[in-house]
Amino acid sequence: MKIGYPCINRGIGCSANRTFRLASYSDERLLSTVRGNLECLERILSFNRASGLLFFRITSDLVPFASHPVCRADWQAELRPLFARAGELARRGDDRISMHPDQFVVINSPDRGLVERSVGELSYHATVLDLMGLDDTAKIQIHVGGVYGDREGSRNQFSRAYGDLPEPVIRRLVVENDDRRFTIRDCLEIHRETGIPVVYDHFHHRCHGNTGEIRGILEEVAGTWAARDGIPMADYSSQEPGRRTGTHATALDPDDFRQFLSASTPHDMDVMLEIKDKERSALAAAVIARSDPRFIHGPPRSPKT
DNA sequence: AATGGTCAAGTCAGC
DNA sequence: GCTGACTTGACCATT
Repeated sequence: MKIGYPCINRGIGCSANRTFRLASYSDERLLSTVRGNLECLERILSFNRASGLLFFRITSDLVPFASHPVCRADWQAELRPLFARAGELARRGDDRISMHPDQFVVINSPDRGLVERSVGELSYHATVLDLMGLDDTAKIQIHVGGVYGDREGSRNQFSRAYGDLPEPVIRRLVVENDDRRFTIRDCLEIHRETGIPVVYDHFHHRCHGNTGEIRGILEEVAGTWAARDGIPMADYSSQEPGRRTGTHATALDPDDFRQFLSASTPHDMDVMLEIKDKERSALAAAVIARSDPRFIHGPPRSPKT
């Protein structure tokens, strides 16, 4: 089990998702922004390694406007060595890397133009991971998409659209249950139709009113990951008290996290903590996970130097 | 230097 | 019909 956090490190003093306004786009601006973002990404990865956090989600904003028509800069060629260097850092540290495109990626949409733009965005994500030289365990996770008044039809549309995706995307794409539209059962059904691995999001599962046993579901989810896909990834968060259902907690709830770990034993997973204070909660969670030998699910890993 | 309106992109619930 | 939530506030024109 590796424990990680998404996109932003709040204590390190740099941001890997610096961007700028579309109106102020220039090739020079883009390249200098991405150089800065990659530099910060290296600092984050170094911090993570020193802290024992070996799972990290890279921000989708690493290359702003990457799939927008305004972007004409050849950032792949210009910055290839920098991507390779960041990737080398991740590989040396035995880091698990993921990405999570934002809500604008909807591959089951009835709007063909939107699907095309979504494929462009997914291809950009795959390019980043490819340039970093990461293997197929570095995943890109998305949600099923819109319901459009027809759950089953829209779920089937995801499976059809998945089959049409470019190979570099298919190698890395995984599907995750969301908090309101498609459940883990929907995702497992999509897996049966397509073979796509399924990410279990514990908090989203809870948002649908599920409070009980999760071992059976985790068993099924684990079966959707082939050896080349790596250890199953899971997202963890908890409800922020006093806010509407679905609002992520600002800080780790240690008791709830302990219960989650206990309920998931013996399934090994790499756990992404979607808590708003980021690395702080991830560090606290890692302490909890290490505190009880039952929670270190996988075979022990020798730290690489 | 501080601030507040606005920012590429979609869906849908809640008001 | 507008706003907020989603993996995440940050940019920048204006004062």
